[in-house]
Amino acid sequence: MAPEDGPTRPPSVPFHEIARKVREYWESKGVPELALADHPNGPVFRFTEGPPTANGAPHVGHVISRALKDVHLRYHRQRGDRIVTPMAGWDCHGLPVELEVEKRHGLKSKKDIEAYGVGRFCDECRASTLQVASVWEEMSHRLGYWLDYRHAYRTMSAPYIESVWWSLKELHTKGLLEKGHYVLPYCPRCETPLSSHEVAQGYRETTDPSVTVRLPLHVAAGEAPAGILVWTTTPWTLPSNLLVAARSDLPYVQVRSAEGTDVILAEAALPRYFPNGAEVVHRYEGRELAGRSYDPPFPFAGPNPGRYRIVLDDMVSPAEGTGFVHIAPSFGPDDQRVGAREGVGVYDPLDGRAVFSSAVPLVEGKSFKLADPILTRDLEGRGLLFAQGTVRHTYPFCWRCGNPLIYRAIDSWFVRTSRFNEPLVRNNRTVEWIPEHLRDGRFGNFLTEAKDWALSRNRYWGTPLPVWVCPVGHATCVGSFAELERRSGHPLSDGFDPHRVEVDAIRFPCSVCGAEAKREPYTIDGWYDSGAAPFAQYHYPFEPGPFDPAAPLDFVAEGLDQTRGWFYTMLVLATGLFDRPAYKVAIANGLVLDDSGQKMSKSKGNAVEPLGLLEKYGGDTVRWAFLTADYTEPTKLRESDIGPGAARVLGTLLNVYAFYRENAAADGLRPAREAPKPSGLLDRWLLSRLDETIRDTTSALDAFDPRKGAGAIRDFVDDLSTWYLRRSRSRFWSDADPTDRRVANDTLSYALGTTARLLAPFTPFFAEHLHQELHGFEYSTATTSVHLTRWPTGSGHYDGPLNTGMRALRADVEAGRELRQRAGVKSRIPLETFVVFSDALPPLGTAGDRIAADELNVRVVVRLPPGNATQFPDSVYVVRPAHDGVAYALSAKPTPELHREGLVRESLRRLQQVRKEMGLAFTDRVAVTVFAEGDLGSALEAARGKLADELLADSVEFRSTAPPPEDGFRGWEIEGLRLSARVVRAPNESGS
RNA sequence: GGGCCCAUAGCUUAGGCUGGCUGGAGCACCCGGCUGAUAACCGGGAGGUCGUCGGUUCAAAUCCGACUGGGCCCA
Repeated sequence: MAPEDGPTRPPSVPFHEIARKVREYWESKGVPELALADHPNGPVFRFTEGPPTANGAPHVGHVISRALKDVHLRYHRQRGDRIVTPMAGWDCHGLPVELEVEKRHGLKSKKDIEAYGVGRFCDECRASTLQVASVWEEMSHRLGYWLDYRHAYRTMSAPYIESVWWSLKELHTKGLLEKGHYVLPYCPRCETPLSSHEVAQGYRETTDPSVTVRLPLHVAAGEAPAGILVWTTTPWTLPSNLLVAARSDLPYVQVRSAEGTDVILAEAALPRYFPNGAEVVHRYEGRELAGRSYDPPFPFAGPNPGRYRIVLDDMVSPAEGTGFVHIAPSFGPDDQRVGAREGVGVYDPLDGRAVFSSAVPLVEGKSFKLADPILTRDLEGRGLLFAQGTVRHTYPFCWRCGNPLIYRAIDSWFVRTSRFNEPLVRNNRTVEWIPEHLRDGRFGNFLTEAKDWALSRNRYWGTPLPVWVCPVGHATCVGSFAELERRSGHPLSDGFDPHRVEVDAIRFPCSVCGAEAKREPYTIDGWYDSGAAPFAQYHYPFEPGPFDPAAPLDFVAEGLDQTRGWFYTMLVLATGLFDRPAYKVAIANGLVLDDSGQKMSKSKGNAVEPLGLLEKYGGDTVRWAFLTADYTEPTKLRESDIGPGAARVLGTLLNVYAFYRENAAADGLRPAREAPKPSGLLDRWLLSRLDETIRDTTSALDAFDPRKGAGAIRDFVDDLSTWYLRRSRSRFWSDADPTDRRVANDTLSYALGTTARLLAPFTPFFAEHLHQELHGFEYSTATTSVHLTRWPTGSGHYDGPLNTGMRALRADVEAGRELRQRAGVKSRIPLETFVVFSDALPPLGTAGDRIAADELNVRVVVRLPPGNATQFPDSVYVVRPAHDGVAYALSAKPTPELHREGLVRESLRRLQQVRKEMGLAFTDRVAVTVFAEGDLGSALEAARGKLADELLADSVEFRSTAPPPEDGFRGWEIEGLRLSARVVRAPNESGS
């Protein structure tokens, strides 16, 4: 049982097959390589491929940004620019790759990895990054995204790493790379800190415990016992509590609780904790509470002067919690700040995996999350648990392994982004963002607030941080392999691999004190690697190219998520290193959603697999769909929408071409390379429209707006097919004027060829197909390609008034047809007069009016000044009153003579239908025998010559009696009169 | 809690910055025409409170504010 044809049935025009055929042609001729190397002396157009992580499969989101990149690269290549550089790239380092290898070998922790062997582990990581390229290459081929995969850069290669080292040393020299001990987002599973932009990718809604604890306040003798309430969603931080913060200007109340023990909390928190009201026994301003001591929730941190007292801080918000904030200086950025200010030290009883040490026997050996309930129960047992529940909130999770992060103070190296926020903002202002609002909106805001970039990772597979530190703490940053050799005094090994094992083994005398310096055992954030791509892919500055790799890229295009990712790190590095923006134009496309508007994800099972999509519809169709959608917004991927848009344009074009080819081939005419000299109105108009389309498409692509460009082409193709060709059809087969026939062929083929070049950036396969076909009705045996041609500049026939005039004429015709319909006279029956009442001159003179007359099948088109419409009475004319100052009138009835002509047309149409049903070619000759009654018969006999002519009949015979039905005759009735006719293939003899 | 973006016919959308006459188009649908004719072509029809409410104005899809819904980001 075959499934019904649904809305997603494959297109009847097989664009995917065209794509396959074209791809084979390209590959057999090496066209992509030729194109990528084109214009070695052209103006430089700077480009860098954003390196995908080398262990993930592409998803549909990658298709959209690659379609965008490709359309601009192809366009600029056709403009004669030298693309620097169309190199593919791979982001090879980092947690994603490590995780993959960990999974494969069942490694669960850093201890496992060390036991497995860091060198072996890194080798595995390297090997795993070499495996995914083929999927990406195949995707790119199916999409028509041309990159140089053979010379792809890899962030793990030695030259690349050396460039990264160079850049780190530059930053270090400028004082922008420093070590610090700060609270950072930290992944207990990966045992490493993360950067804020990594954290930004991992916020999720989650349920956490909500615990309110009563901490007994130290009271003077005779005072009623009272406790302060603190609220937390991380009970595991309570053993590390050292302070409680209150806000100086906030009103607090002491209320009597049921058990007779007073509790103190912010007045604003009362409704949350005492929804039924409570007896207030005392009021405080926050500042009155400052300095009071309390009993900590757990005793493990031990005494220390200044601990366990109330301090004041503005971070306390009346909007949530109790108005008292529990401070554990090692586990929150604000906590750290307050703790440092108050000089109470830190207390961190967790190991690298966030497992409690023996310092907290109650939960020794328990991971932080598992400690929550045990600690809570203990508090409850001691009567300190005031309230508990759960809370739903967003919380950060590791963007790669999915485990909850914690904030903790840790040693880390930082890029001091906060020291150059201003230059970042300034450089960003020069960037043309698409969509525009990102510049000062989301991205701009992010830059203004950019925090220091926590760069170091306590991991294995990454660019090693090239900083060596001696026991005294002097840091030496190494900026090249040569420098490393020089400092260590030993040559580097052959095929030196600048990764952990080999680099870690190198020691050298401290540049300051001469003591032995060891490398800081960190790798760096992989986002730094990719941010360095614009220069590191060239091994800059060790192998400077013939251009300045520090100059801004002409454009970048990636998904919106990369605003925090690659767009950001590129800008940080370009600004920090060169004080320049990293790119001139930044295009951010929205997410691709499924057809119900849901985010696609593998876990939901609604992710569309890009290879299959491209295979099924063909790269052109998918590109067209994405390029004509509003890709700056979240884009719904509805399969039923993919086909029609492209089919409309490409299908029409293919059919126009088929028509052209059929006629031209029959006539031995070849496609024109040059614009013909147009004489007739339609030819002049078509070339003018074509130039207009070239102009509009060019300015759209210059402005990086492919959507608008595609629209201009679409409109032209529509004009070409539904007006130019429709009006010109007979010229392609009529023998009346061979010169005109040639001009028509030349004009049409020139227009098709130019359209192929305009389409080349948008739909590279189809454009090539059309280009090849126009080469001589079959693919060239030589190596040619539309992608090796120059962008069209026009034939110089642009004529604005002509284009405007034709639009006006078509409006006239449209009005006339409306009147004809109202008159109830079929188009086949001629009418006498069509009148246009307008002040404007006949837009295109008599030639235009001839077109109108023919379209409307009227004898004469008359143009009169407005105001004369009353002279055209309803009885004789149908009248359309003025719209936009133009009124129309049309004869309401045919004259008897015109009526007879109409009957002939009616008959001819039926006879042509017979020809068609017989499967005759347009050139096959026939013999016709006709019987017709009354007026119809006399009309047809009078038109015998016309019948012979139009039907390509060698003979037209008339019978005076009705033929017997079995004699091969077909019969019709026209306006009540019988018509019978027999059409047979003419006895074939040559030369007639 | 803060910020950004989006909302026009069943679907895809033009117009919006710069307010102005009946808000255009394509697909799908209905009626009719046409066909040397394609996923055809031509005319007509139906389908819109331009997300909602309020404001500015002689006049608002357009400018302003609030709200609703959707998406994204930050904390």
